[in-house]
Amino acid sequence: MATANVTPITSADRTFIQLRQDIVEGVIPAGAKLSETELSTKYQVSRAVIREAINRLTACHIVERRANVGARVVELSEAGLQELYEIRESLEGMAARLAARNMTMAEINKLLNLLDTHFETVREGESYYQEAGDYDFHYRIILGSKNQQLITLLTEGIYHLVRMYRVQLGMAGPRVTTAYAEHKHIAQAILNRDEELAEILMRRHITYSKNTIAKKLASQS
Amino acid sequence: MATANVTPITSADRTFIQLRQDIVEGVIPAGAKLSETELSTKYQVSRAVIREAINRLTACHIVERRANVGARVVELSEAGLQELYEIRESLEGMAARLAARNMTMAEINKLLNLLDTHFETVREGESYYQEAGDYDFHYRIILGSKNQQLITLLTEGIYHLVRMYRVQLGMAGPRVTTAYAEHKHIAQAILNRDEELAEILMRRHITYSKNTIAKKLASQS
DNA sequence: AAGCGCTATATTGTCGACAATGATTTGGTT
DNA sequence: AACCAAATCATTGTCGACAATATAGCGCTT
Repeated sequence: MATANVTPITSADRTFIQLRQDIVEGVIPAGAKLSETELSTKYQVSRAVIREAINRLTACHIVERRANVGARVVELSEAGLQELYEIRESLEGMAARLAARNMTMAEINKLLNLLDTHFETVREGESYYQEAGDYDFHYRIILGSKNQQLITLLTEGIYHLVRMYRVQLGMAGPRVTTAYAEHKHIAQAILNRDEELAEILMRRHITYSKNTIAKKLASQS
Repeated sequence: MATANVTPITSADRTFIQLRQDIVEGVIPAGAKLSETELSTKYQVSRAVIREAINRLTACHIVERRANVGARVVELSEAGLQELYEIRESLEGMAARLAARNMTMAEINKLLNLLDTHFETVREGESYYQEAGDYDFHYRIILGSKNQQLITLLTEGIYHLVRMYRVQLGMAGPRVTTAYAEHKHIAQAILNRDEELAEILMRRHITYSKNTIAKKLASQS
C-alpha cells in the first residue's frame, strides 16, 4: 500500500533521455548524422529502441528525419533561434498569464523566496545563477500555469532546444543582474494577480534574452 | 531533372495518418483502448508500424500511453478544451502577429479574396463555410507567419486535436456571420501591417470560438 | 463469504533477421 | 576525359518471434 506511484521506465525511455542529453550537451554535435546501427551498439540496445528514441526527438524538433535516408541533429542557426524564441515568447507569456491566475499563494511565496536567495548569490558574484536559477524561476512559473498540455509542450519540447542553443554557445556570462530585475518584476505582477502585465513582462524578458543569445551566435559565425 | 521533389511516404506514415483520421473523425471513439495487435490486423501492417503511429499520436496529445499498459485515445473534457485553446490562442495570436510582418502582398490579397468568396456563400445560407472556409483562413495566416516550427506545431500538432473536439461535438451551425466579421478585421490588420492589433484580434477571435464550443460541450454532458 | 496470494493469460517491450530504398562505385560509351 | 548506366554496398523500413510486465482469474486461508 505504501508503493509510491512510480511510473515504469522502459529501455526506450532511458535511451531517449540519454540520447537527448548527449545531443543537447553537444557530445553529439549539431548537424551530425545519427546512424541507427552505430547508436544501437553505442547504447547497447536494439535498433528498435533507437528508432523510438529518434522518433521522439524528431517530435520535439531536436533531430530531423527523412524517410529512407536517416536522421540528423538539427543545425543551430540564427533563423532557427529566432523561430524558437518566437514560440517560446508566445507560450511562456501565456504561462505567466495563467500563473498569475492560478498559482497558489504558497507557490508565489516560494517563487519570491527563490529570487531573494538568488539575489544573495548574485551579489557574491557567482554566475552560477544564470544556468540553474534562471531555469528554476521559469520552471516554477510554467508549472504555475496549471495547464498540463502547456507544461508538457514547454518542458518536454521547447526547453531542451533552448538549452541546446545556450549550452553549445557557451552561455554563462552576462545578463545576470538585469535578468534578476526582470524576474523580480514578473514575480511582483504574479503576486498582484495582474495577468496582463505578467504576460507582457515575460514576453519582453524572453525577447531580451533572445537578443543576448543572437548577438553571441552572430559573433561566433 | 523533371522529377518533382516528392518525399517518400512510408507505411508508417500512411498508418499514422489513417489512424489519426479515424480517431479525429470518431471512428475510434474518445477514451478507447488502442490494442496494438488488434490495430495491426485491422490496418494490415506489423505491430512495429502501429507502435510508431501510436507514438506519433502520443507526441501530439491525441493518445496517451502508459508503459507496459497500453495507449488510449484521449478523453474530451471541458478542462482539456480549455487547456488546448489557451495554447491555441497563444500560438495563433503569435502567428497573426508574424503574418502581419511577413506575408507578401500577394498572399494578403489572396486572403482577402478568400473572405469575399466566403461572404457570398454565407449570404446564400450555406453553413459549409464554417468547416472548410474557417480552416482555410486560419491555415493561410499560420503559413503566413513563415515560422516553420510554429507552422508544424499548429498544423501537425494542435489543429488535429481542435478538429477532434469540433467534429465529435457536431460543430457546424452557428457563429458563421460573426466569425466572418472577425476574420475580416484580422485580415484588415494584417493588410495594415499592424502586428499588435492582428495578434489581439486573433486572440479574441479564438476565445470567442472556444466559448461557443465550451457551451456546446456543457450542454451535451 | 471476504480477502489475500499465486498462477495463468494477454498485452506490451525488445530483439535479430529480412526486405526495400538510397548512395556509391565501377565499367562502358561517346 | 567526361558522362551516363548498371551493379554493389550501406542504411533504413518492416516483420515475426521472444522476453518482460501487468491484468485477471482461481484457489486457499481466515
